[in-house]
Amino acid sequence: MKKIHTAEAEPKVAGTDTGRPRDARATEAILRAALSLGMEDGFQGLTIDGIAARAGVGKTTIYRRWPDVWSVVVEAVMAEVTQISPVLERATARESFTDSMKLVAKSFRGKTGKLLRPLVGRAQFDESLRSAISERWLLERRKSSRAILRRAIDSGELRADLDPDVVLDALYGPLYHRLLLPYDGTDVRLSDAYVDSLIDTVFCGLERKGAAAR
Amino acid sequence: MKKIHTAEAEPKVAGTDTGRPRDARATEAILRAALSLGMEDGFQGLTIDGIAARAGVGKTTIYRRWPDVWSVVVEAVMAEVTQISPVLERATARESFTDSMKLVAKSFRGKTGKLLRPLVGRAQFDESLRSAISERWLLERRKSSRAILRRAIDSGELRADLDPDVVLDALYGPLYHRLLLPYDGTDVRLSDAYVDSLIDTVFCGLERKGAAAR
Amino acid sequence: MKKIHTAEAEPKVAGTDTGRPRDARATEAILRAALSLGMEDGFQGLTIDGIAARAGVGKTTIYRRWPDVWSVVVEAVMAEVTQISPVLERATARESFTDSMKLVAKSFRGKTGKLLRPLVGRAQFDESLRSAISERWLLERRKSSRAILRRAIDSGELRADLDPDVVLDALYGPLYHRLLLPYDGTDVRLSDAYVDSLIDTVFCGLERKGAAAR
Amino acid sequence: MKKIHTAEAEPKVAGTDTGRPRDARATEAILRAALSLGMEDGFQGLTIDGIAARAGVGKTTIYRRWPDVWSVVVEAVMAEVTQISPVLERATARESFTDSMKLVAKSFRGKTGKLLRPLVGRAQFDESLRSAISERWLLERRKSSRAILRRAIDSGELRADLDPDVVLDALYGPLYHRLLLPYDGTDVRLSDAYVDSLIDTVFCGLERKGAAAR
DNA sequence: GTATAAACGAGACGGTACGTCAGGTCTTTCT
DNA sequence: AGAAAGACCTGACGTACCGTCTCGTTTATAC
Repeated sequence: MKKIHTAEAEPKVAGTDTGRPRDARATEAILRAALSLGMEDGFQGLTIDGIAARAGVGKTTIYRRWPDVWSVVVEAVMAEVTQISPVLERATARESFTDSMKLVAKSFRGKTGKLLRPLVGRAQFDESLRSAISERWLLERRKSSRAILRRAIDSGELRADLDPDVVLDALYGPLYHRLLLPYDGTDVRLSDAYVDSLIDTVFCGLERKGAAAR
Repeated sequence: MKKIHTAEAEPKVAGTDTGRPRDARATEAILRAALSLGMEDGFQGLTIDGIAARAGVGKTTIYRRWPDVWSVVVEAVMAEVTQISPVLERATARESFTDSMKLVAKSFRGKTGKLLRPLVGRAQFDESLRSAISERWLLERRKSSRAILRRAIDSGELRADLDPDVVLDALYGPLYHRLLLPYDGTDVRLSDAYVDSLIDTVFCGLERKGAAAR
Repeated sequence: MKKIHTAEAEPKVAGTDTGRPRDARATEAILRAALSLGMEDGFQGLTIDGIAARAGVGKTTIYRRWPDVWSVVVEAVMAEVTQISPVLERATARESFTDSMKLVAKSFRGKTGKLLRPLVGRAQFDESLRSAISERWLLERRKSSRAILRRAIDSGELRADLDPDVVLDALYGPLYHRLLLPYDGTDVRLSDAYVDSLIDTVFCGLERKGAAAR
Repeated sequence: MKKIHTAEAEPKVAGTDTGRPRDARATEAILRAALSLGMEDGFQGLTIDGIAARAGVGKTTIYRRWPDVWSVVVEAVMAEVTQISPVLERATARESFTDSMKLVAKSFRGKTGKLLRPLVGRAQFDESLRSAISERWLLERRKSSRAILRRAIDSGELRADLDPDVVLDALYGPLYHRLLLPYDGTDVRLSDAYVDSLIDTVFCGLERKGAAAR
């Protein structure tokens, strides 16, 4: 399958070290240009010509590193996005998720949201982009989050019969939902209060206590 | 703001009834062509030229009805998608959501998923498309679902302090999450079992009963 | 074999009369632009981009009419060149050729020379161009010239055992030779005096009269 | 004026003898590559990249020796072409030219024609190439041929009032004409019979003997 | 023998033009 | 007056070479 790939990943022939080496300054300039143009005019309007012009670089220099615009964008965006919102660990799972999700919510409200949305958008018809996002963004976070869940189950804080992925879907799914598909005209907010409400709803469940005990 | 609009919406000059009337067969042929081409080659590859050719129609005939390709797609897709998965009402909220969400999951697994995904994707950088989806798809469903929730709270089945939108996010968010961003290579399934597990998780909550009581 | 072709020659599908017709003004603008750019910067430096820009025309409009730059040039140049130097008929063959060849020499000294040289140059590695020149320029002239020769032989002015093409080669060959391959630094002139000298040399022959009579 | 120059002509700084000397094998390989690529695909399609690849040589190694592709070609071709057809001397001018021109005609029919044509073609818009051909090819031959003519005039074989260059144009011009601009579809032949006919025509003149005597 | 110097292969660099394709508009003729 | 056809200008695409520029290596003379 076609794969989104990193700039240095494929120097044409794998084990070559002859010839002039790639110019790291050019690589940076391209990524910077892609990012700034994308933020200004929207990523869907990005063109190789435009990036090359802004970066002060020939088109070939871009094509030598990436096969198309979106591979550039993925690299540029991912470099910005990753580790903006790390998964935090607190005493309890509830606290851990509250803090981590507030971080995510905040980043979605800001630059990260602006960067991630067009990427996820494009990913709906670009399979390689889809897996790039999954690998570089989602799976990374899932791994840490699953560990937190596991510990919370072991410690007795959480029910033992939970499927970690279902839990994480229930917690983070709403955030992605609101990022991508706000369902009313007034931009649906991803506020800290929303995270609190969400955490409370999912951790405590929907059913009335009395009913649950019945 | 620019708006996605329907074919018949604007007969160029509002109150005209002279001249040759629009050919309904052409309209249908265009929508059919758009849909079939999109299913075959992916919607991102759709071109006005292509649709016109497939429909056996001049480009102008398309431009007379819609301002651009994506307006055509929205109309074509929405006609297919709407009322494929109605919101069902059962005795309890839990049963209602279980059945409704299984219907949604099923449609996501099939044609509807294939049609909805590129639309949502494109919506990430097309504001008018975004609101078209929200109005024609999401809000419709929210309305019915909120009513179910309200009744379940009144009947005592559910906690009284719930925010309906937060609840609906927690239930449906995961479905959209998995539709749009499967987080592992093996296509994450939207199976009926998944819906069951999700319902159980959210309805009962994450916390251990003893802990919750503490 | 690939063929240099005229603008109107192939309207894509032969018998079509629907659709917007080709714009004759565009065709003229392109030819004019090609000619003026060629005269200014040399024909070898002509680019489709440049012609399109100068003509105020899209590249496609050019490609719709001709397959490449040189087909444009042939058409532009030939329209200029043909009938600049018609084959003249005088009382005797000697007078006819003297006048005709002076006309050719003059045109070679001027614009026609400037236009024809790059064409002939390019023709050395473009077979279709070569035959285009032959058909539209050389054969045309040969036909009239052969007729003159034939009449002169019949009238007794010229030897009966001559091969017309060899004669025409001997007369015109030197002109082309000097046009294309001047053999000393000081630009070899194609003066009227040169034509007179050439005519005298070829008509009278090289051998001394006494020797010839011997 | 820019000048076509030989490989060894300019070792960058004249009087240097330190450093690694130019590799003669590389020079040969380049010329061989240029020639073989040119014969295969046509000289107009020659690229520095291609020659370098075929010769197994870096592009710099070429640029160190010649300023551009055509300088390479001139050197490669001239080395092949020169002294393929020397000017022969026989008892009479007529015999000398008959034999010399048959040699030229033969070489034009073969490899030399194939090599010379693109060179002459390119020379129509490359002034330095034009003078290179004139100096290395034409002038050389003129010198010897003029001497033959002079002797023939002195000996009384030829008319005394002839302009040698006009005579040579009349004799060789037709050969170049047919090499460069064959005027009918069936490749106009430069056969030995053609040379005989040409010699006869030009030496004896066009006019009927009676008419000439009148 | 160890500097110094230049040539070597490889290949990246900023560019220019290519020929194609799609966009959205305009201009025909036909119905 | 709408429809079908297709020409119009615009501008991006991805490719091929250009001629220049590093690289690290090799091969000579000079000290």
